[in-house]
Amino acid sequence: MTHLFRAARQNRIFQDVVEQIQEAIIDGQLKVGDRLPAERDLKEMLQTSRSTLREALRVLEQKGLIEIKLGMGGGAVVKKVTSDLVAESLDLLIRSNQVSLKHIAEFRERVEGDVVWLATSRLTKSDIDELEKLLDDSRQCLARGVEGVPDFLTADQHIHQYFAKITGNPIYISLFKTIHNNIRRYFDELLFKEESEMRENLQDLESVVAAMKKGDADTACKIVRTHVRRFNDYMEIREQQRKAG
Amino acid sequence: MTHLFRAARQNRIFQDVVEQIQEAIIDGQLKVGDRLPAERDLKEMLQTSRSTLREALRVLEQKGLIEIKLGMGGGAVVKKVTSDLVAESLDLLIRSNQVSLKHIAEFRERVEGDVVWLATSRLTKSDIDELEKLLDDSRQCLARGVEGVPDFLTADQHIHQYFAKITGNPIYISLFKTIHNNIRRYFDELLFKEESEMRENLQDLESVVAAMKKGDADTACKIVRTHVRRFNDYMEIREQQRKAG
DNA sequence: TTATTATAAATGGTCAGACCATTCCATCAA
DNA sequence: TTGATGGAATGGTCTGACCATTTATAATAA
Repeated sequence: MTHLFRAARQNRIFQDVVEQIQEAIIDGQLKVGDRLPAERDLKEMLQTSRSTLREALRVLEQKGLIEIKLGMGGGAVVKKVTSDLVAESLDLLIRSNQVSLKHIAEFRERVEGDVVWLATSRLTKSDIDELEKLLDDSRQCLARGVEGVPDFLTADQHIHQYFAKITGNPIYISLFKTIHNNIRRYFDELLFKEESEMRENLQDLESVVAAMKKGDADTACKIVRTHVRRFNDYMEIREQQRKAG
Repeated sequence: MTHLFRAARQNRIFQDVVEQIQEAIIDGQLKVGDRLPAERDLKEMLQTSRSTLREALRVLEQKGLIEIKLGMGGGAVVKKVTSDLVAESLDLLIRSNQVSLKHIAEFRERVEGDVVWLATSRLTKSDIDELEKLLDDSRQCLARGVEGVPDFLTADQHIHQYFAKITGNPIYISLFKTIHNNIRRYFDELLFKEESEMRENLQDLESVVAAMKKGDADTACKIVRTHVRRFNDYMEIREQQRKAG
């Protein structure tokens, strides 16, 4: 019954407005794409002032529930809830040093294994085709040498996120999206200074896909964990080198 | 370089205000506990109006960066960034994004295992004491029979969340906080209609803690996964019964 | 007719100034 | 000493105005 995050302060009218609109969205009374009435109309319905209403709209906007456009025909439109806000808040945590690279690395090491384990039993023919295609993209980036590193990292990210997609579980999907978007900056800084590392990375992923195709979930899980751990170690070493000078 | 989440709209003054204050906080120019100037002073410094400033403060508040208190001696105080916002946004995702009980259950089954596996190697003496205390709470609820079910569920939730706390990894901590708060409503509806189920649940947790105390991470992981799976199965059966009539 | 350009209207963004509600604290009285 | 009271600081709300952007429409020129 603990209504998570609900400030107990009832003296703030804009909070009530936020809650009313949020509930309407979550309950489905307001659907994605629906347009809220204009501020001057909405304030009448809610019997409040425009400033108070606007403070509520700012909160809803920040929550990612609505998007506000300017000009005639503009206004507040109900947005599809995405993992963007999760990613943004994680980003805040990381930047204020509450979550370290080490925490993410540790989490990835376990969860990436879980994901390929699950994905293995749900692999379809078209998934295999897509994975092969993504692996091929990686190979082409690798062939371009150091110059191809940024694209290689992107391809790598796509493969990992595709693993999550195969599970069909939106929790894994949004989690991976968040994690990989936040970890990318470290990759850019710390990873793949040598071509051999890229090659090693690609070989790992090829082995994982091969094991998945054979239906060997445990092996796929094991390889991917080792894979993640190895690159976590690389990053840690590089980070220490950087700190040392 | 993709400056994640930054809206490209420069025509909104309150956005600039948000960014200025946020940067000051993240850069450490404003530290946790610092108090921002009063709105009437701050608006002068920023050369803006009070309404615009207040919209910015709403955003910062929603981001979890500041906390605002009423009355004399009140005002905006820089807050320690916590994982609450991650949990809240995840909560929004779950509540709006057609994340089903099945998705949560599947996720739990793997991740709860990961957590106790990690926790085992980090278990301290005081953690053991706390776990024993929590187990004891559960036993007392169990002794009260069906009447004690709500408290039993709460105690169960505390134990699981304490596992996450032991890992010391804020990702697991906020994840568990979110998951357990969201799953609780299903528990209330679907679980523990018979005392034997409560007893079974408690025995599982006692076995897990015992394995953790022995340092046997793999066994603890295995038991907890089985434990989660069993109760997922219970819930699924109950849900189908309910649908059937 | 067609393309371009002005005009008007709708809508969000900003502003100034007032008043209310809450909180803290100093003062005063019992 | 203790309790009550009132004043001051501060956030919360309201009103009404004006600005900036966008779209639709009408007027005008080719």
